Amino acid sequence: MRADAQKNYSHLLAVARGIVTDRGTEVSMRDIARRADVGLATLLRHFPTREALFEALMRTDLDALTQMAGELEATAAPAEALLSWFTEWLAFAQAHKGAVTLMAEAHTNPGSALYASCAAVHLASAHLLAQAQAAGVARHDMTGDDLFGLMSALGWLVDLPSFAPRAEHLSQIIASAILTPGAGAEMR
Amino acid sequence: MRADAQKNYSHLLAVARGIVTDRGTEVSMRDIARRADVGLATLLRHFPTREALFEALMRTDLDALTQMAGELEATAAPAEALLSWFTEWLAFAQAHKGAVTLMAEAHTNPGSALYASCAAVHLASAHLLAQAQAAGVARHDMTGDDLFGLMSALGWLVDLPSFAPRAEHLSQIIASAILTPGAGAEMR
DNA sequence: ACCTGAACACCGTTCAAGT
DNA sequence: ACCTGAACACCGTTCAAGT
Repeated sequence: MRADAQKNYSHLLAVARGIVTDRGTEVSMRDIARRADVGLATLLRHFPTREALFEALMRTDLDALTQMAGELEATAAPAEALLSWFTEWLAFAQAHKGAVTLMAEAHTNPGSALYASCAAVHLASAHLLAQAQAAGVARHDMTGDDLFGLMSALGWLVDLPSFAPRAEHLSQIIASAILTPGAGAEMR
Repeated sequence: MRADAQKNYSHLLAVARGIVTDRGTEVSMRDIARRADVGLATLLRHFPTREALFEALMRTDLDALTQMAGELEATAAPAEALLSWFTEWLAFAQAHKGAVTLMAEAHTNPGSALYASCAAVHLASAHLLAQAQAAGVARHDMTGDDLFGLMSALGWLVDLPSFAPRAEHLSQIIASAILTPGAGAEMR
């Protein structure tokens, strides 16, 4: 990348981060370009779509999130790992309002800039679920898809200001539906 | 209302119903007006906002839904009433794609055309939950708000084509989190 | 009373022309 | 290589002018 392009790229990302933080996720691409003192076409040249921009904005946190899944899988007990994973996911969702909606729409669309991230989260979740199921602490009539769905639904919900305060509690309710009550005790 | 206005109103509603059914919930007001061979301003005179239009489109089904809650409360056992309520809600959500998102956004906004409907669903849900809690078949650490939240999250989720096939199953998972396992047995 | 075209201030997409 | 103004086809809002 040419030096001026590199500079534009970083500048746009920084401006976008700032403007999204204090004006929300719905800002128009035009506004971001305007704030960055750059033509709209320039912004779109670096980030051809809104998803591409958000993917770049969240990449660091997304990587940290999926890496955390691996650590939990390796170090924590299966049930605790799943619970902690819910907490991590929720923290991510609350740090990036609107991200869950974008991801839920992108997760079946391989052309989306967010597709790979969705797949990574999906895969990490499925692993943690499988581990919990193998240990007999999670219900067996559930797939990784179901888990990703419930996580998405929860993430969407806590984006609504009226439900944000109940986030932790709602998360526990859903988690309790997944984890079987008696640790190690099979349910049928 | 003048005769010509009444006729326009019915015509617009019919056209909107048709176009929403086969082109989805995201159609523009302009497209609806166009299809109805009417000026955009005329459409907006009858339905000043998109929410007002959808409220009119769903009014019949919404009334039927909340009425059903009353019947379930009166006739079914508390746990079964809550389960049936979930089923009814899900059927409504699937019959009106996009409705849940509109309702979730409207439910704290008294100015919204959908506010009253949200309040009715919320109230009906809270009654069924309270009844189940009094009978000792639903967890006590939950409010009507929580239930409405979980219902909204579920309704949003099954609007996504990839999750629609799992709707019934996902609904059961969430329901199982609310209903306590041993009927009549208190949990603490 | 009710309807409507037109002006308005937006939006994201595209591309020919500039450096 | 990279940038950008301008044209484009949209969107919902508003209102003066028509019937």
